[in-house]
Amino acid sequence: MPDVKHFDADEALAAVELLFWRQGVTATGIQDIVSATGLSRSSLYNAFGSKEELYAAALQRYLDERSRPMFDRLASDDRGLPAIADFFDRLIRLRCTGRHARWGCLISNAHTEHSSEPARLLLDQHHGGLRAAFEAALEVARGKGDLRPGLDQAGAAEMLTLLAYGVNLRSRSGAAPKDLKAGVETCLHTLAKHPLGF
Amino acid sequence: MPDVKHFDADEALAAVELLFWRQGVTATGIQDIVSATGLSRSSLYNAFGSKEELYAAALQRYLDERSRPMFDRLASDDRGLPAIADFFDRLIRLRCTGRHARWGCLISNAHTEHSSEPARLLLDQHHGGLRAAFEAALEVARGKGDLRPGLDQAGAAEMLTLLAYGVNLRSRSGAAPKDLKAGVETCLHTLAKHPLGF
DNA sequence: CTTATCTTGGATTGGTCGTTCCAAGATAAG
DNA sequence: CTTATCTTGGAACGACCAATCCAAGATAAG
Repeated sequence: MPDVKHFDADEALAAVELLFWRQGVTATGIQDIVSATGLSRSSLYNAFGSKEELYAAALQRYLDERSRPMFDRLASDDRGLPAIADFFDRLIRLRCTGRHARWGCLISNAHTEHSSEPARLLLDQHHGGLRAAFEAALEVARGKGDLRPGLDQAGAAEMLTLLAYGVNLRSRSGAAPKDLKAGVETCLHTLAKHPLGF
Repeated sequence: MPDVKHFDADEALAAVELLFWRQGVTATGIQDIVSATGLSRSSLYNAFGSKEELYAAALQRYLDERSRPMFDRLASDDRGLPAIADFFDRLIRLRCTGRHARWGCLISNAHTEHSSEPARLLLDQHHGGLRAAFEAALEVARGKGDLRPGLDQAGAAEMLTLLAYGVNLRSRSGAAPKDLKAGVETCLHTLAKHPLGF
C-alpha cells in the first residue's frame, strides 16, 4: 500500500553539502537547494525537516565522507612524521586547487556560522578525530625515534590540529600554497629529532 | 548655512563592529543596526553607504583599533620568545573570557563570510601585519641566541600566524583554554633552543 | 526672523526568506 | 481495478531583507 521514495536522499544531501560548503548556511536559500537538488520544497521538508536539521545532516555527511577518510588514512599510516607531512600536502592541494579550491573546510567554516547545539557537537567530534589521528601518527614517530626528545605529544597533536584549521581558513581567502607549505614544513621540522629528508 | 552632523559616526561604527563580530554579516540585518546605533536608516545610508561598505568600514576599524595594537605591542616587545608567549596568553584570555568570549576574531570570521575584494584585501593586510610582528619578535629572539639552530624564521612566523587563526576559530566554538594553551606552549617549546622558563 | 542646507524618521519599494498546506499524481497491496 | 498511503509540485503564508524616497524637523549664517 505505502508508496516508496522517488529520489535518492543521500544524493540530494550531497548536493546540499556542496552548497553549504561553498556559500555557507545563511547565504544559501531554500530556493538554491530546490534548484540544486531538483526536488520540491515538500520533498525536502518531508525528508530532512527544517533547514537547520538539513545543515546538521550535511555537516554529518561531510564529517563521515570527507574528513573521516583523511583522519583514518593518517592514523593508520605507519610512517610517522612523513604521514603527517603527507596529510598536510594533501590538505593544501585539496584546499587550493581543483573543484573545491578556496572553499575551505565545511567544518572549519561552521565554526563561524553554526548555531544549534547538535552542530557544535559535530565540530568537537571533528576536532577530536583529527587530534587523535595526529596523536597516533606522533606515537608511531616516537617509536621510530624520530621525535625530538622531551616533546609533549598531546600538546603537539593539539598544535597540529590548530595549524590545520589555520590552513583551512586562510585557503578560503586565496592564501598562496607556498606560504601555507612553508608554515607547515617549519612546524614539522621543529618536531623532528633529525633533519627531515622531505 | 549648512547643518552639522548630529551623531558621532565612529561611535555608531563601533556598535556595528560589535554586531558583525558577534553575529556575522549575513545574520545581521539593517534593523539590528538601526536598533543598536539608535540611528535611522537614512542617517546610516547617508553616512556609510551600503551594508557591504559598512561591513568593510567595520573590518577596517577592527583592524586599526583591535588588531594593530596587539601587533604593535608584539613587534616592539624586546623580550623575544616571551613576547610571543605573552601575545598568545592575551589572545586566549581575550577569546575565551570577558565581554567578547566565544566571538572569535572579526577578521578570522570574515574569511568565511567576506565577498567583496576590498574586504579580502583587509584580510591579507591582517595576515601580513601579524606575520610581520611575529617575524620581528623572532628576530629579537635570534639575537638573544634563544632560537633553535637552523630554524627558518619566515616559516616559523607563518606557522605562528596560522596557529593564531586556529585559536581564533576554535575559541568561537567554546574550546577549552587549557587545550589551546597546550598547543601553543608546545609550539613555543619547539622553537626554543633551551627549555623555556615559562 | 528669514532662508538655505543638511539631517532625520517613517513609509514604502520589490524581492527573498523559511515554512506550511493542500490538491493532484504516483504507487503497490488486495 | 479499487483503495489506501505516500510523494510531489505549486501556491500561499507572514516576516524580514536591503535600499530608496520624501516630507518634516533641526540648524546656523545673514
